[in-house]
Amino acid sequence: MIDTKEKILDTAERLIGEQGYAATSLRHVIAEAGVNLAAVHYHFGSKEGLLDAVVTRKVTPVNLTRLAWLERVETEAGGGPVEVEKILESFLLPTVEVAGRSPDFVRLMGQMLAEGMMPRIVEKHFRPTGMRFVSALRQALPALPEEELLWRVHFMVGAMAHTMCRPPMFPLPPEGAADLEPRMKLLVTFLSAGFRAPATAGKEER
Amino acid sequence: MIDTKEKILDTAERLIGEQGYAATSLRHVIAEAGVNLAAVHYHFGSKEGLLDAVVTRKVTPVNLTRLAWLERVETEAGGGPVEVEKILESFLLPTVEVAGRSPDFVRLMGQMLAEGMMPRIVEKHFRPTGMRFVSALRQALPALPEEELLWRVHFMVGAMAHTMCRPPMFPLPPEGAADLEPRMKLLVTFLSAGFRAPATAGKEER
DNA sequence: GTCTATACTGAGATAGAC
DNA sequence: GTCTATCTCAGTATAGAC
Repeated sequence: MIDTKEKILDTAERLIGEQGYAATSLRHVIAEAGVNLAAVHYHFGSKEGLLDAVVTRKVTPVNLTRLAWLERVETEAGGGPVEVEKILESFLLPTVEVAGRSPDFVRLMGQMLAEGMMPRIVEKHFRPTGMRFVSALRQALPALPEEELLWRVHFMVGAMAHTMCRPPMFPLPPEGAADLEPRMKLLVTFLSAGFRAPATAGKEER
Repeated sequence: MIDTKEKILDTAERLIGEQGYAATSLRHVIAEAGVNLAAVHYHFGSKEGLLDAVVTRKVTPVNLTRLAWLERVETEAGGGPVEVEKILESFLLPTVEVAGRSPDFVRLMGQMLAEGMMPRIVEKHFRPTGMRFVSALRQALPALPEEELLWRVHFMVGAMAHTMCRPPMFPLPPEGAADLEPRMKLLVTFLSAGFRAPATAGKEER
């Protein structure tokens, strides 16, 4: 079969999304895909290589959407400062479109960030786009010390990852947990206020 | 040896803190502790049971400190509303004391929350204390709809977990990444502003 | 270049002797 | 309570068929 590779990718994406990376064995993947175990290592080198391929296929369009969205709001601002909300929406809401098609993959993206899982893969797919958004936030919040800005980005990543992949710990009305979009909008509200908070006092004397 | 159990616990706590739970094999633990593999299963039932025991030993005092601190600030407020900052400090800063003694364990606590790792263990150790803090926040923010409050707590947990266990993704001055305390103070600033943000508009028509 | 069959190492778990 | 031996299943590596 010519598309052994595609079958492995499709099956792996589904199973990893459903069960998580660690809990998904290659043997389970190959059984459902109807291929041989060694084919995985031939095409992807290792289990981690397979994950990388799965992620690349899906996360690339998300990042492109993020950047396009950011450029649009920057253009609309006409060279002036861009609202923090707009920047965060550009970063957070593109995942929502993907969620409609493959909710499992959103969980996988969240997992990759939340778990220390494959730091190299996360760096590769997240850092370049992330740096671009850091620049935008730096311009939007010129009064905030650089170090505190970077920590706030770190906090944002944590909150986002957790929101994308973990069920809420406290009981919520059944409709509340269903869709990603309303959740992400609450997150934008929350994070925007956090980013706009005055710098923490007494930081310098550390 | 009578304290086989203690030796296993001490060694497991150290190794899991250093390397993470998944990366730490029982065989590595028993080799360093100088005990037999079956002893682990005799005393703790499973690898997960061992983790539970490790966590219980350390997280219980942290939660007690959290609750004591919260009660103190509530008393100081004399029945009136407690400031959001004070509530968040009561929740976040007790981990700092632990970090001074065993920084590895702070990373482990963060990992437990960040990774879907052992949801039962997380629930057991986190929910009861968490519920108490949700009540305090509900009183401090009476105008905020219940559902949005609970999501904000979810965001907080994500940001906190990520902050406790992940190295910053963007380059920071070397002193910046060292201590937990200044990081947690920045986090309190950020989260307090997020919690005090007005409710997201247009939520109801969902 | 692609893929199959098979073997290797190390993981967690368990039964039963002592 | 403790230890030996063993079981199952994971990811990985390689030899060779096509």
